[in-house]
Amino acid sequence: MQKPLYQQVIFNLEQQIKKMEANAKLPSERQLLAKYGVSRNTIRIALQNLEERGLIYRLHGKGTFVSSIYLNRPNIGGIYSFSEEAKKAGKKATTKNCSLELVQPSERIAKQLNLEPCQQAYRLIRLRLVDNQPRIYSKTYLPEKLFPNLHLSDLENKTLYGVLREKYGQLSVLAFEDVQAVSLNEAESSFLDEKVGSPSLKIYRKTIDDKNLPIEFTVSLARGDKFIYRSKQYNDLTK
Amino acid sequence: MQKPLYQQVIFNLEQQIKKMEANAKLPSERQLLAKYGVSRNTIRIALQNLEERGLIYRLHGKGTFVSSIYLNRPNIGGIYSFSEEAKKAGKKATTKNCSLELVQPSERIAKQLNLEPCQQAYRLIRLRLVDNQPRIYSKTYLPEKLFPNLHLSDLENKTLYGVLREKYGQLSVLAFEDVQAVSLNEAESSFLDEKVGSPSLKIYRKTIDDKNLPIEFTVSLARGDKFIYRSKQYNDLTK
DNA sequence: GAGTGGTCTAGACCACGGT
DNA sequence: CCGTGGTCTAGACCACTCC
Repeated sequence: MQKPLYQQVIFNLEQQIKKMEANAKLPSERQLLAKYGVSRNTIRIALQNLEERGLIYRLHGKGTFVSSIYLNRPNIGGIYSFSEEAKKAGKKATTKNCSLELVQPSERIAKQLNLEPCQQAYRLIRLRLVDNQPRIYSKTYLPEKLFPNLHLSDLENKTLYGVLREKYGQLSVLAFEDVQAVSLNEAESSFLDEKVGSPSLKIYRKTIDDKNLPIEFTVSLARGDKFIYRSKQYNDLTK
Repeated sequence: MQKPLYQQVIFNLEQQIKKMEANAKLPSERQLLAKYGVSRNTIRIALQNLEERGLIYRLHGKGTFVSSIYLNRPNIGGIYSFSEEAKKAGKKATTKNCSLELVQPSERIAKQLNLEPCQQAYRLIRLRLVDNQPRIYSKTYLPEKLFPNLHLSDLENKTLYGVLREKYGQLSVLAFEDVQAVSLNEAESSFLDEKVGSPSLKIYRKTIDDKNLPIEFTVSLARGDKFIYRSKQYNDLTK
């Protein structure tokens, strides 16, 4: 199956952009559609995607320009876009599903998932790699009552969210993420192939569904030197 | 001058959606284009806007539905929830404006702010404290051409964004924040009253206005043991 | 006036979900 | 099978910026 044209354009433009100077001018939309042999609409969909993600900015009557914030970064993107971002950077992102077990979660985890004291949860341990180097080590807790009969084999070549949606009809809408700076202890440093004491990001994520009920809680640890957490903040103009 | 058609559609649909039940189905795109007498492209631009803002979600082959969490994305995440969060915890948050100087920014900063080599910027150094303990040390760069005659006295008992809006009519719309884990060097550790080598969060923030032009760039350093960066992530239901 | 991005049309075919 | 959203085309005119 062929990827959509606009994604190919995004992929190609993104690589061009990375080689360019900040605030450099991109070819005009008409030049791009001639170059790629697609319609202007397709070009604009691609540019809009790049704009949303902060790689470019557009000025009416002037042109399209390279945004400065993405340059010179070891890795980019929040934790969700992890694999996509890596792919677009021409690197190979893989996810290793290390284990999936039914466990009795700690009180803290149980609270996050609205679990009664006796209820169990699946604990999924994953390692994300870029070009076979470990980047993120994560533990995900999923309430058993929501996802009965979950197996490691379900996750092969699929995203976790894809499985939750397709096998269980569960849609996640919103996630809260807390990010903290920590020093790696000995166990953690071995998972990430880093030195003990290295700074790293600890990311706590709680995902809720469309009824505001928690469906997942994840604690991730990401190498400080190779991972940057990125977010967009929409300002409230009334304040 | 008439507003664009897609904005009228957004406005109208938004009012309908607010009257609807959560997870209710909206008319299909073909029905909507007949109703509004516009092309499907225009309908899709409107729906995409509503989707981005979390009012609706779309499912391939099924339809478009009302999201149960109607959120207009206030800036509750990120570094700027700092003082509010502290207040809720019953603590006293203060901001100390240490200095405001007109400087020749480094090449890196100038790029972020789209400045020509000769153009200057104000550098505002601030320290955020909770119960008189330092938490965040930040350097904010503001283009002089946008904010002439800025003085430290302008900032007394006012937020920076309040001053930019009231004195200069400058509205910020969107900010990108990159968060990285680092170890404190000697100078940094003295500002934050912490040990050298302690893990801390380095936060790069770039704020842009409604024309996608940068109006502010800030580099902040926050104590890893006392500060948590919080953000909301809206999931893409199609993935 | 020439070139840019912004908006818009009226079609088309594809991929997916359910009957 | 049909209806849904997803992708795509080949045009058009408008609004803005700069010369």
